[in-house]
Amino acid sequence: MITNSVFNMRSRGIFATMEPFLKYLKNYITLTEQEQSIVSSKLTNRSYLKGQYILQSGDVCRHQTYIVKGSVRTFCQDDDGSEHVISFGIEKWWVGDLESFASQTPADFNIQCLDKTDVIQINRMDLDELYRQVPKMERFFRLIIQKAYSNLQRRILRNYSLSAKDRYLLFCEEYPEMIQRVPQYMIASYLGITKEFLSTIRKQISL
Amino acid sequence: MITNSVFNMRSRGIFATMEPFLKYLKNYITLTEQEQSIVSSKLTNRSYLKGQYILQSGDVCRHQTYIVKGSVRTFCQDDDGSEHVISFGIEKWWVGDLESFASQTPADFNIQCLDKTDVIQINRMDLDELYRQVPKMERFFRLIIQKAYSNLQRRILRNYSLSAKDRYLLFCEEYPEMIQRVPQYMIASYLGITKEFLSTIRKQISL
DNA sequence: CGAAAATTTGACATGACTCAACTGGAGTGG
DNA sequence: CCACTCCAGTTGAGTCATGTCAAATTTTCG
Repeated sequence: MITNSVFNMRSRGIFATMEPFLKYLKNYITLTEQEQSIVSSKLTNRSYLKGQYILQSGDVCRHQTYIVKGSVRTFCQDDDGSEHVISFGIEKWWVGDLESFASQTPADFNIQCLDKTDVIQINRMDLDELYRQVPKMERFFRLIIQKAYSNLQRRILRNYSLSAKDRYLLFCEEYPEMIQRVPQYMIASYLGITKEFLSTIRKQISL
Repeated sequence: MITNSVFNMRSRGIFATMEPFLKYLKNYITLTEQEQSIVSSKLTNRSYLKGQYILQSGDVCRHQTYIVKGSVRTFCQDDDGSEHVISFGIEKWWVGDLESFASQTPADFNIQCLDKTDVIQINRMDLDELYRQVPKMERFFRLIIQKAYSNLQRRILRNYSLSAKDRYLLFCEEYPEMIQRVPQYMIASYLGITKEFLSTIRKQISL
């Protein structure tokens, strides 16, 4: 399996990054050797540079993407051009516009890499095929989404019950890595406040 | 199949409400006759009165609940006792505290019936067994949760990008039935605003 | 009918936004 | 190495959306 270039490399099958992925799968389901190799055969490796887009709104979301290394943000744009960060993604997270992927209609969301990011991807056809060949994968994705759903619910709740300051403090606790890696204005957007207001909050905290 | 009482009736197996449920299942997966009867055998019918709780926070969420008729709200309480409505549920929706159900730990959420509500339920053990006997059900629940997840995401987005007034107008459009059935203060809570402010919004609109 | 619950109203407070100006790096090029 | 620009972050003044609290009113329902 040979790739042309460090940048934008793309390859299929068993690969250096596949090992840890299969190990991660074991947290959810148990696969036979054969099933593992079917899974591997459907997955694709890819690297993105900082700033590159995994998905742009208007395009159809062709892959579900598992982040091996790096980080991304999912965001969308209002009619007036303002951006809203919906979520961040880091190692061991899945990203993608589920609705667009399921219905193969244009996506509302953008997914952009914040660092050089290595991912594993699967496209719609291969995933459908994978579900057929390895039904346990239905369970795997059910479990993943279930977890993501619970997280989202908790987040909505917090938006309602906590002040911007408390939300920021919680964010710092939960994603300490992010504080380093992500520009502040994106964090503000994720928290649902303006960059200016986040700035004053930070000042308050440090005093 | 005989039930003791109209209130709090509980029964198992094929039942008047089971037919429409199986029809609803067909929107997502195709089952053989035999599989259908296995599914039916795991499900339980139940009715709740207005005000009754399907789940109380602190208890373990023992069932996933499909609403045949009626409506519910899912909410939780802050330390200071204030309530936050996380979601409403009506006909053809599933409700339950997924996290509590999955891990069989105490729930954070309360689920309360807003009307007399007829439901179909399945408990954890039966669902595990059902997944084993009818693996297609994994797919079914994956699809359901996927949809719910997309909805939640859209909701978060709206909370960030829309004013309280616009959120209310959208709510009226999307859930016209709710406006009739649900007390205003719960809608306010769902929208993340106070009941007083919702009241002034409504006044504005009607002018 | 009467009591409790839900809604409305108004005065006032405040959290968060807007806008515009300023600061301070991190390139970039001469 | 300096001057320049560009981008992120900070600051402050003024404003607006929304919250708080308390009282008045309406609706619901036993």
